[in-house]
Amino acid sequence: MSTMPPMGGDLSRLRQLNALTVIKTLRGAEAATLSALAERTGLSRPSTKEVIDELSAMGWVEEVPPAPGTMGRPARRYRFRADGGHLMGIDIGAYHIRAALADLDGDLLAETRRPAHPDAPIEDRLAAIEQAAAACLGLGGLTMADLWTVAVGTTGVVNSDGRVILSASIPAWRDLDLEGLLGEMFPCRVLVENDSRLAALAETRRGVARDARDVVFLHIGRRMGTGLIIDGRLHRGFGAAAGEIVMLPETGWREGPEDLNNAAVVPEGLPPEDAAGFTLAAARNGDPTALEAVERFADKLAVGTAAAVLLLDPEIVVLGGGFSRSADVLLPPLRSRLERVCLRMPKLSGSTLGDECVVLGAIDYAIEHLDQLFFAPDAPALRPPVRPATTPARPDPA
Amino acid sequence: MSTMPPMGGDLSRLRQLNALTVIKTLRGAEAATLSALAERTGLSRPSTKEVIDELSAMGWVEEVPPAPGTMGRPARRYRFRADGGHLMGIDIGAYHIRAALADLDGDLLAETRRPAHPDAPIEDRLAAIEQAAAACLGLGGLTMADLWTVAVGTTGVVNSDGRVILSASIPAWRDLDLEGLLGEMFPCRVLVENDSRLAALAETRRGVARDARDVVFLHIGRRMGTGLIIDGRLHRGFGAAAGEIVMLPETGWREGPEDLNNAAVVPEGLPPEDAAGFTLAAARNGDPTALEAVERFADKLAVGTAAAVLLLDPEIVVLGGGFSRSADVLLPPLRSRLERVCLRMPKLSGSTLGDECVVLGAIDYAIEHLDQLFFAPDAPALRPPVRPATTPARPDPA
DNA sequence: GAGAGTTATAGAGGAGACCATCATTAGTAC
DNA sequence: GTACTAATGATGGTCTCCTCTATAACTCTC
Repeated sequence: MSTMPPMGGDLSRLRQLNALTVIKTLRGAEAATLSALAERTGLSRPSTKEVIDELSAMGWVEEVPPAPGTMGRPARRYRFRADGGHLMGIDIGAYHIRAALADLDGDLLAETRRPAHPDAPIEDRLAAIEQAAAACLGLGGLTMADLWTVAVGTTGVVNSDGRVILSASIPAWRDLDLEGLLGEMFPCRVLVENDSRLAALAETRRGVARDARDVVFLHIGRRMGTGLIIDGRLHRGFGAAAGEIVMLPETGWREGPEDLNNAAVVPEGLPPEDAAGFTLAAARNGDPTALEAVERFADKLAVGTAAAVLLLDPEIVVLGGGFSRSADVLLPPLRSRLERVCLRMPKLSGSTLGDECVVLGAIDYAIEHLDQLFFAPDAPALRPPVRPATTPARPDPA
Repeated sequence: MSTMPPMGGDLSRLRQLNALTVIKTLRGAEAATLSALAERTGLSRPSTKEVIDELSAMGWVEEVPPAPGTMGRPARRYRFRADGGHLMGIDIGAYHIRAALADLDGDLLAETRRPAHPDAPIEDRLAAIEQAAAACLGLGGLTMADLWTVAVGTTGVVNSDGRVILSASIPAWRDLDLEGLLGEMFPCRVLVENDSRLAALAETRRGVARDARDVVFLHIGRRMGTGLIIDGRLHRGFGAAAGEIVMLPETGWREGPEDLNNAAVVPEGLPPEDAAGFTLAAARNGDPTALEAVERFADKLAVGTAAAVLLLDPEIVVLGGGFSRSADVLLPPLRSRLERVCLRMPKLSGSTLGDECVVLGAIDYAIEHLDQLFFAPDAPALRPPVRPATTPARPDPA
């Protein structure tokens, strides 16, 4: 109860709140007429008009041609200018870099990939990131100067300052000030987050868990991780270390993937990154050895999942990550195990966003950040759409 | 994004918001002068005055004599009328019923206890509840009609409708519409919640976890349970089944207390409810057998706790429940185990509220409910302080 | 193709809520 | 008893919202 967010205030504050309501109503939805807006916001028509005029003058809103073929005088239509700003999401994996460019609605404008190697030195990975970002901007016909925010998802434990503490799959990613390094690459605010958390966000914003308030996202693949959405918000925890149930020995999650990688069905020369996929495919075809491996894996998977479900009682559990392509194989054994211990069974689904999960989540994360900056009820004042200043004033690197 | 809470609106809406800010500023704090209020709310003096007059007329606020001994003209002082309404918290345990009466500030006016027996039939327990409540009202010089809300904490799994699904320690508490039954006893809204959750709330509102945003509360005693505070709010989960990590076999929490109850040090004739306390006391005095039992118990305790800590990364873990009187014995072994697996160690403390934890939490829960009803930004309008109508219109029982 | 019907726009007048300012009042300090 | 201090109470101005009415633009029907 230290300092409250002053909800009320001035007359101008009322106008600000109303402008915010109008913007929020306009976002996501397609172009809307004045009357529709007035009804949805609860404001009177004249007031709505005045607010819209103000927003148009600022550049947040633009008029679009009226819809033809309607009775009566055609209504002017307005829509949120999603192209007022741009943001980028980047997924830094062990074997790939992925970048995507989006507008303020979160709609993708361009997307690029670069291969990577887990053991590549830091400089190489950073160079690949820069290339992917530049290519992506090129595809979208934009430059660095157009970027408002860059959100980055990466493997590993990321603390609240955007520092990567350690990463099991990228050895070089260890006690690394990634946010600082990327802050020198991009002329805007850079946010760094754990990739599982961003994937969880994407699934709740536009994936299979859309509109769920409590979501447990399981990243299952070469490494295991979880992302939690609680009460509709990404849960980071006090030290931004939430979701690291992998560390609990009793779950067996650290060795878990080995059950699939080292299954007897896997042929000799197969590259290690394809081993688990092979086992899962074999299990789908009924191979008994593969099925046994899957059962062993599911045993472990179920322990950590049950812990999360029993603690949080989520509406839905989403299976994501590389192995989620085989969700059809994994879900039934997981479900039967959970049913044995869970008080209330949550919904259980495979990810629908697949490989794009993390970039999309990064974009959603960037949008959330910008929303907070511009459109939160406790934001300073409604500014015209210009790129927000980067928080840490950074002099030219010598 | 279905329907938004319209944050802005009318001029009267602005007044409502400002009145709410003033009330929130006044709550908790002692009597304040107009200038102090104006400064803290950000409103001008004249406006603050007008709001205060309105609130006084409604009965939410009252004037108190000015503070003497001050320079200049003495300022009029106002305070929130905590005695405008009353609420009751009830703790239904296996061996006891506890009731407490409080004002709108959550300050206790009276408190009573009644013994109970785990195997008592439902009617007996309900009768004991009624007695405890009546006695409590008598002590406070109030009647049923003065009660605005009654919040009840009970052992067992409680669903969102206030129905007790099952309780390990009260066999008769099984598929029981407790909220409905108590709704016939009290002429006001009755809320039923799991007792561990309420204890967690009390510790966050007025206990050792005050002001922490993410809290894991461990109820350790004859039965085990957890209560989670996430982002400052009580986490219930989609089906109100959150916190039931006891159900996970890998934690060993169900059998956990037996380690202490059946320790070899416990003398023959000791009543079973005192056994664990004896073992813990013996361990404090260095008895090796008792210490070994404590270690075994801590092994189990640590598994479930680590699961919660790794998943949620709370700021603090609070040990409550019957065994928490021996927190000094339990904390060190628990801490050393957690340090082995946790990425970031949370603070670790014993409960400071002790036996009163659940009643206090119930009162805090009731206050939260009333705040939502009266003082939330999206509440319908600022009403004068009268008891809110009971939601389910209930005819006289025939 | 003109008139009726429909729906949106534009503008004026009024009410409510906030703020700034100033003279007044009720105490303390010397 | 006078000077100083700090809060009170009242006045006028500004801003934002609402209601209401006249006007404009387009479709449908005859």
